[in-house]
Amino acid sequence: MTDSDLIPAEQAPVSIEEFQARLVQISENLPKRLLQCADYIALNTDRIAVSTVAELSAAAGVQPSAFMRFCQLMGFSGFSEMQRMFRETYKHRWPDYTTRLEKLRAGGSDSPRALLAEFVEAGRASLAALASTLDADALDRAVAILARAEMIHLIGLRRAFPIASYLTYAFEKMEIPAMLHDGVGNFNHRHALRKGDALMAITFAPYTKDTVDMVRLAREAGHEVVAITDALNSPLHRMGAVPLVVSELDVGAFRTLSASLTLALTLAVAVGARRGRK
Amino acid sequence: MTDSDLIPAEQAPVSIEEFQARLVQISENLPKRLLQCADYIALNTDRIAVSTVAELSAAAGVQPSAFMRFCQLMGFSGFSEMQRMFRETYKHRWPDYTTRLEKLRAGGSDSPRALLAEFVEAGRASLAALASTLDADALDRAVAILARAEMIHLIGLRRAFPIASYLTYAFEKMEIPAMLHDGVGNFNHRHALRKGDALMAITFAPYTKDTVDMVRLAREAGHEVVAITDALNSPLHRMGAVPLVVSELDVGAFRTLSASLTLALTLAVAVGARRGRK
DNA sequence: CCTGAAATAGAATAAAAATTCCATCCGAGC
DNA sequence: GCTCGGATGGAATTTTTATTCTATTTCAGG
Repeated sequence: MTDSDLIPAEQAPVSIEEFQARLVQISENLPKRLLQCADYIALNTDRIAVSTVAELSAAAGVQPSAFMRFCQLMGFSGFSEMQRMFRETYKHRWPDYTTRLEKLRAGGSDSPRALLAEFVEAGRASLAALASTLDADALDRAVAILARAEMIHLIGLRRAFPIASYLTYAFEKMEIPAMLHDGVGNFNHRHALRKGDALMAITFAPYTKDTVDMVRLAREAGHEVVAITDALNSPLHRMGAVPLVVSELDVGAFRTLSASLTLALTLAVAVGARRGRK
Repeated sequence: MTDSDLIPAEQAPVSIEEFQARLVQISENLPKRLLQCADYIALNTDRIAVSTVAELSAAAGVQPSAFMRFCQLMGFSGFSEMQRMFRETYKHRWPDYTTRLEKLRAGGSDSPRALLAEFVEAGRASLAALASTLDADALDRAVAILARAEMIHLIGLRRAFPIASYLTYAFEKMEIPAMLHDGVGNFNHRHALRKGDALMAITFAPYTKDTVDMVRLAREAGHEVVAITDALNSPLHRMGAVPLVVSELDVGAFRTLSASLTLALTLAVAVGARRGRK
């Protein structure tokens, strides 16, 4: 016999799938305490990333040392190595944009095809994050505000302009009264806000001054404001706007706007549906 | 004076909502390094649960001690207490995103949340299709044309306008000469196309007449034209434009534009890279 | 009921992390 | 330009956590 059947010195799992396969494999023939570890982990895999050995072993009803032996049987050098795998997996769901940027620079990013792949991946990740993190309450409130507004005023400048203009298009198609404050001719239509009107503002860091000003004026005049923005501490929050936060991954200095645009369109269509139903 | 205005000794946030509120509140008046912490955390709240002080502070670009002071300003006794809050709430986020989407779809199809799930799914599918079906040759030719153009003229009306305007923004940021033909005032700038200029046109079915006309005129005058469009039989093909075909799934009467916008941005960045390298 | 091999508990130790402290820096107000 | 107070960086210290070691227990097979 070459290697032990029970404790093969293989390499550690590198993905959750491999981890689970290994767990099933070793569970077949395990002494009492180690089986307790395996059973607990099978049901609470998610706690690994955020717990200490002491916590997990106590929860599984074993001593820390037993838990360490379990980690080693799983193929890791110890608990820390096992935990690292889960923490890194967790990171992939909310990827760190600086890491990503470095990866882009390092990899052969100069072919347009590779660049496209990067942007597509960033867009897909952003969309996934949007679906799982958006505050449903805030979304409902935003829909309610815009659905009862006499007219919807829209502002979004520079990077946010495509979003504001697409919303304008969508509202027009649905025959909802809307007005885009696009700054053409540097006319300022702020006095166009009338009683019963609402403002929808879109702005990302660094927040464009004109947009922030417009929101302040609207709030001071007592109008309700819905904001699409990219961080919790954007200045619009302080002014009492209903905030819809969408964080978009960037690739290099640019963002695809996929998530922001999707959120905006959702809002528009939901508002259209709500108005139509009346 | 009773308490400092800046550092009120209140109690620590006990939920993510309170945490976010507190973050917004203290962000108003913060010295440089602490603001860096606040900004980083606002965009990366999720990493708190699985990172160490050293990791977070490095990512935020500050010293660990600065990060500690940030935690204390947030109302916690230190980082550990803050992290504990996130670790305890962590389990709610574990179900992965596909499961989550299915659940959302199941419950109430006309809630804004369900609508968002629909659009997100459509966007992700469109992006995947884009990455796998786009003609890499055509993309390369398009990049070459735009990279050698003296000036890039952009046209995209109605639904395509957000894309044209985002391209304009991107080119401006990269200091590439570009001109958006947006139809303001119904002026027609077709004579602005000069020798060595190229045209980038974006249009989807039903093809907007003004866009098609502009492409025809440009081709007749001998200019190279790149087109982003949605089908192989679009009128732009017959006129000898280099076609980039992107098909976007629609949800009801609307499309998210995620794929089109991603393609457009890829093109812009690739052109920027090509020009810079010269 | 011995015996020996495997398993285990708990204490001891090593490693890593959080937290504090203090010298230095910077910038507002004189 | 000077002074003062808050802000900062970095090292020192404390605390927590992971890991190892070893005496004791368990239990299968005789």
